[in-house]
Amino acid sequence: MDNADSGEQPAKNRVIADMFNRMADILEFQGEGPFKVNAYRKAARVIKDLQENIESLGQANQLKSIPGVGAGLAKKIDEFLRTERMSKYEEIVQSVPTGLIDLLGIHNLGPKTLALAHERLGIQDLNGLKRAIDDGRLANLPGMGEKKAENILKGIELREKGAGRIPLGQALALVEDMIHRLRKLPSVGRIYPAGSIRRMQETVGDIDILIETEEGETIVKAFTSLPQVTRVLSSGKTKGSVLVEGDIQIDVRAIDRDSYGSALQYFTGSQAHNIRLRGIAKQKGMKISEYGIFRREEKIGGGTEEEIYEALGMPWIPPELREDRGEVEAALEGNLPELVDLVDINGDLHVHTRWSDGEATIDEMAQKAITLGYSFIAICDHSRSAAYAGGLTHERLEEQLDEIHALNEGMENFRILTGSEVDIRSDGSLDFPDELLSRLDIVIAAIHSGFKQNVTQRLIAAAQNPLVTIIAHPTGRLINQREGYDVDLERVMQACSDTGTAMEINACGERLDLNDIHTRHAKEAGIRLAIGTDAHHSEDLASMRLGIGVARRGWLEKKHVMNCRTTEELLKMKTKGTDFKYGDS
DNA sequence: GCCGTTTTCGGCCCGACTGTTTTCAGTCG
Repeated sequence: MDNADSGEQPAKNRVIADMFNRMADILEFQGEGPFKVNAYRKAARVIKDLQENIESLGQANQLKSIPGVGAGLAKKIDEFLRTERMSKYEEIVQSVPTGLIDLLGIHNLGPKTLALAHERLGIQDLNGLKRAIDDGRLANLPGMGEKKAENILKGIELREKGAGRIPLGQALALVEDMIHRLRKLPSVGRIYPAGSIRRMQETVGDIDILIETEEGETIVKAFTSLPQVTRVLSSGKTKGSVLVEGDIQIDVRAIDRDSYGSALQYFTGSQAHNIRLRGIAKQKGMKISEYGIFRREEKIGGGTEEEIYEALGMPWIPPELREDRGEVEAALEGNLPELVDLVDINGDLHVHTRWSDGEATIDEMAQKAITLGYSFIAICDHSRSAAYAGGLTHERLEEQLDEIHALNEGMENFRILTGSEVDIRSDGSLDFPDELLSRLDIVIAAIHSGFKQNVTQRLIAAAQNPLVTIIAHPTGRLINQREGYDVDLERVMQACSDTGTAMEINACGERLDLNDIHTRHAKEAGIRLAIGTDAHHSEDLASMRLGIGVARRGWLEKKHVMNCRTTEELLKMKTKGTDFKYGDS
């Protein structure tokens, strides 16, 4: 199950979404029509993305207000919320062998083929499938053949290798290197990554690069011959597909000038967003494809993305919003947010140095920040409980403060803010006394141990401390590595909202915590957000752009983000609750 | 199964590619 995209939602939302997805898979396998199957999938997606706890909606009799949930699904959800069971789900799941439906995730093996293999050959699970490929029985089925069986085998191998989604930061580095090389080729015009990478999704499956060119075949050939390529999957006139180190797939598409915008729009997705746009186009008697937007047979746009959106009567929608999470409605109503941008960022609110487990000096971090155009940086080394990270003792922190004050003496138009990433101990108390914390510019409270011990209460206690500015990485998850803390995030958000405590978007590539959906939820709860790279090296300051990606996917504007304030405004915010509202500045 | 300033019934995004076929089904993005 791929939950990496959204992190931990309210538990029941996720459970119900998973159940509906499972039901969709089984119904599809059983030959149910595509529209019913899609209805289940759509409802699952919307419920997974939902801001509210579905239990609250159920209690308020509001289930049918969820887009994609009608009378039928509402009844099933309601049954589950009341009884912890869903009779239709149980009925459907019991009608197929356990293990069979999991095979649907295999590339090149769809529901029709799986049904055929199950009925004719009695395939029940992965081992049975492998045997049927080995001894040729699968290839002998009607409509099958050697090639198809071989492709399914390749799909199995890929899955067993665990070639999964890679973190956004890694994908960005890879794609930028690629684009840098491809740009040097002759007859290359516009060149952009599309797909989830352009939407700044936290993990990326395969990478799409779109090149505007009249020389498709030459470009594709040059691409598939690059030194990084470990295997060429396909190479044609308009599309080349390769694997690079780590079995990461990169596709290049050569596009005509007149279709570049529609191709970029199409391949950027998301699929759900595109389906919405096509539905609207259809209502207006138009048609959208990767080649353009058409009224009857006449092409009315496609050179740029703006032409597509304009033809549909809406402004261009930033890629980070294209998830069908309300952006189409907002665009039609003229209510799109003015998203925060990297150029709005005045500084970094969470960095480490050699004083604890970082690798650079305070001055090196500051100098790097200055080259990024920042006007401040907050030094937040670990506190003493984080012994594994060389956490500072009371005395060491005092010494560090002296060094920062001295460095600030020599700075013009730049301020090194004093701070600490202070541990929240297992009893909910902080690692430094209030007297010391009160002398810092920024106090970030964080949990680094006891992930299952009263986490919710401890985070709430930290938020209630008037000296705590920011709650660091509030869920504690590590992408593809570790589930988050055992935490009731809704209650923590309530506490942050009540006390004027900010929540962090930790921009470190393996965290991105809060994630996009939590971020949007926090914004709507009136909570201020702080982006911190958690940098341990001066190079790490660059991951601010990942944090900006999360912020934009969370619909944040400049006013929601502490990093967009001036140094003076930030220092005033030390006293919580006084200038808390977004409007003030 | 959902949904409605073209519909309470009849729609529901669109095209490419592959491999199997001899006109098309299945899968993918």
